[in-house]
Amino acid sequence: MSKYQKIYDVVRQIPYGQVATYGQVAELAGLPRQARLVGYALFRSTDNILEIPWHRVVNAKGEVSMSPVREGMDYVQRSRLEAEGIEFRSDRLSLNRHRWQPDLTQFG
DNA sequence: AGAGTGACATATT
DNA sequence: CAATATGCCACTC
Repeated sequence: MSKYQKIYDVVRQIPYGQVATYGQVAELAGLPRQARLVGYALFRSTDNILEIPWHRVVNAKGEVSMSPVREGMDYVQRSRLEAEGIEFRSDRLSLNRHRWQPDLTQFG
């Protein structure tokens, strides 16, 4: 049982072609205002990483968060999103069109 | 133990 | 719109 299981559980539910923000995931995981923790959890994720659609998590501006520590995974993330039919315009996607609207009854 | 850091968010200027 | 400030908290020296 990983410490960040709740975060992974939320990310796992983001549907194909849709995205969630770090803050949104934190909120749904019961960790309000801890967006940074979500980024850290995905960065540190280990075995289950293959089952987790980590590429569907973007920042509040609708951008892929770039960082050298990702060792190119940020570019992979953008490719994966484009492969799901999401268009980027000046390094940004439309949250209005693609943001995941979860069924809140299954959360808190 | 305490300072620095980071796949972030929000408010302010 | 961009830059800055502040809040946040696990983790690493």
